[in-house]
Amino acid sequence: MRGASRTSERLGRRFFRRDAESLAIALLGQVLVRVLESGEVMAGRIVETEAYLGVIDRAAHTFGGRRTARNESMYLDAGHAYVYFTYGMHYCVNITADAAEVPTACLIRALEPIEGVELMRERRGGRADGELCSGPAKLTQAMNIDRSLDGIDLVSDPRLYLRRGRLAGNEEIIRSKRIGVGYAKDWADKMLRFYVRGNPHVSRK
DNA sequence: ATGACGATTTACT
DNA sequence: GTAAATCGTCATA
Repeated sequence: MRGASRTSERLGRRFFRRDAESLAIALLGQVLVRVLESGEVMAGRIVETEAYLGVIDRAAHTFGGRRTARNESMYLDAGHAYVYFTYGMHYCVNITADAAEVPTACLIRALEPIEGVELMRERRGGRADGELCSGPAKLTQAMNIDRSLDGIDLVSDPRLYLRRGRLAGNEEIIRSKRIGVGYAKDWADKMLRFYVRGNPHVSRK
């Protein structure tokens, strides 16, 4: 099937092939879909993202061209998952931008749960709706995303992908400084975080 | 081999 | 508001 109108359109390579800042904005309103081994499905609308601009970006794991076993998937073509482990207990998921060998990506910081909400709640210890996916490590816990999904192709992998969605007409995108990158000196203040104004699932006011 | 440090969350004062 | 939890990763030696 090909064409613009389909009720459940999976996003293809062309959607991801742009710079990280543009992609971070374009991702707002798209739907992240997780399919478990059991066949159970969870999905959430992306309402908060951050752009990481690669070798020039002091806040990025690939600053200065650093390339290690951990961040290797940031060097993959646009539309792949970069999942990293941090603080000894949390996973965060990014989507690669640009092209192969250009290590830029967008961190998914918050989702508005729309499918499989009870499954998410189980994984999140029975917390209230607003606490299920309102943070980068909360959403990975809710959706059972860990390093086993690092490096997978979101264009073709059955376990994780993006479905076309959109922002409502009255929804507005706000730009701010990124969270938790105080160590990045001059790059700490860059306005590379984007979120839907007033959405209750955004990680912070 | 070692030590310092997180692209965070949660609980507590 | 402050602090603990908790360990893989990376730079340094």
